[in-house]
Amino acid sequence: MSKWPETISMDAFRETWVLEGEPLWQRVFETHRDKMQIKSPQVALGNLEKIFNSTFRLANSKGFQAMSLRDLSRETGISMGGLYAYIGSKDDLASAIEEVLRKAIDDVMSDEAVLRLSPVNRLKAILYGDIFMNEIMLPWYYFCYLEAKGLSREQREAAMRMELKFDERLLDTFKAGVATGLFKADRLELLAANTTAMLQQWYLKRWKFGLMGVRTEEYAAYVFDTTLHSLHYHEA
Amino acid sequence: MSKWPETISMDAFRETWVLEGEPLWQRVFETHRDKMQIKSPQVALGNLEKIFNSTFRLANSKGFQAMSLRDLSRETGISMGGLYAYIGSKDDLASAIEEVLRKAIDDVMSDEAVLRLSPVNRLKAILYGDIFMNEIMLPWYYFCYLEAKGLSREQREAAMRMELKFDERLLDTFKAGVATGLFKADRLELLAANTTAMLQQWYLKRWKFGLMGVRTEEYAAYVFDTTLHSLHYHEA
DNA sequence: GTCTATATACGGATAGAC
DNA sequence: GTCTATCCGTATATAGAC
Repeated sequence: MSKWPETISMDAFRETWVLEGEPLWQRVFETHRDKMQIKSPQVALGNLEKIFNSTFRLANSKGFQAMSLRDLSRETGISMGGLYAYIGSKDDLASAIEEVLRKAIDDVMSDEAVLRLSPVNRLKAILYGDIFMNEIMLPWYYFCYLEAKGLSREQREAAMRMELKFDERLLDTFKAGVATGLFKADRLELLAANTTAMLQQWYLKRWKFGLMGVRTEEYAAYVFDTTLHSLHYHEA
Repeated sequence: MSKWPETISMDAFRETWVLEGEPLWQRVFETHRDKMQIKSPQVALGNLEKIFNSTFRLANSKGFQAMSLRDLSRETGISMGGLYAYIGSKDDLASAIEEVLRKAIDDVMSDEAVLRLSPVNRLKAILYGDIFMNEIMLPWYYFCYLEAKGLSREQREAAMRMELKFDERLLDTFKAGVATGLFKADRLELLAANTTAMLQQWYLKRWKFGLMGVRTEEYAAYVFDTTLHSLHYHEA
């Protein structure tokens, strides 16, 4: 019983995993509960949304360290004292962002249904899935990438482990294809690393893709085709 | 009269452009002169080296914003007052780093000799040259990429323009090859963007290449081969 | 040219009223 | 549950001695 949709499309992905809107803030509420003084979800959800989104805006323009909690207070319309009912400290806020994203990625990645797909379809599911997720949770990815140095050592290492795990996932898929004679390439490890890099571009170089007028599914298709080509794959 | 060496190797590149050691700190001294109270290069060069290298170390571990000038004072062994004889302000320091790197890149990129090479050799010169430069000035690149948000709007925009210019440079090379029938590919613009991304990995993902045991020239060769393959190039 | 000592402000965090 | 007022440490930056 896979959670993976039959058709690989942005809409199907959205419906399957539900990583935005109220369910997202529910997730945040759950993971962040112990750091908050607020008990009622009714009250909390809206304010969490304001706090996290404002943090993304401010961190994006001046950086998280440079952003003061007074800035955040102004941007959210919540007083300094009010903010502290939702966060234990400024560092906790950054920490929570990393934690929420990591859990979300873990959820999607631990779905083992993709492993039962043929190498080509598995590759497609992984690449498209990752780009759709980048698209939906863009500010979370962007924050975690660029503010990584502000996180604790444990969290930085967790992020690196996640990336290596993702590379491994790609590598295994490549190898599965090589084993059945579908794919052929040397330096598979480097190919995996650079495929990951291409995917990360989708949130890191948004300004460039904006200028070029490239859309999400178009980019996913490009990455997929390019990777297949590097694997010397030719459709039967 | 090109400055480009006949043989494309790390050593040849090093000798040609001289972007490290005393000549580098000379460059820093020149560009940064107006912000400093110190007149004598004799005295300044050594201290500039200490200040910039310590800044890279500290910014690399905790981020530039999070690093205090007291940290920098401790790390360099220069007193607070002493530091201010070398920098106008903390922001000036970040600004100077961006400026020095941008000028260095400009120097190397404005060498028009590569334009006279055949498409394949030109591509090789650009890719290898960029990676060698990333290798030599690694901390400068890394700093400018990850601390970009702390720079002025002008500097951020200059950095984006530089990247677009580099993409253009690749794109022109691809097109030259297509025109002569050597290369064949669609989505050349995306290919250029992702080639740039692959190159940037060399300073962004040093930890990963370290784990994998990949060396500079090996990576350059990989990027070159991969790009040629994407361009459907086959040696005669 | 380099240091110590200090001015000044701003940031994170909390107490306590409502 | 949210606000205002305030504490206190630390940061940038400078003045002035040596």
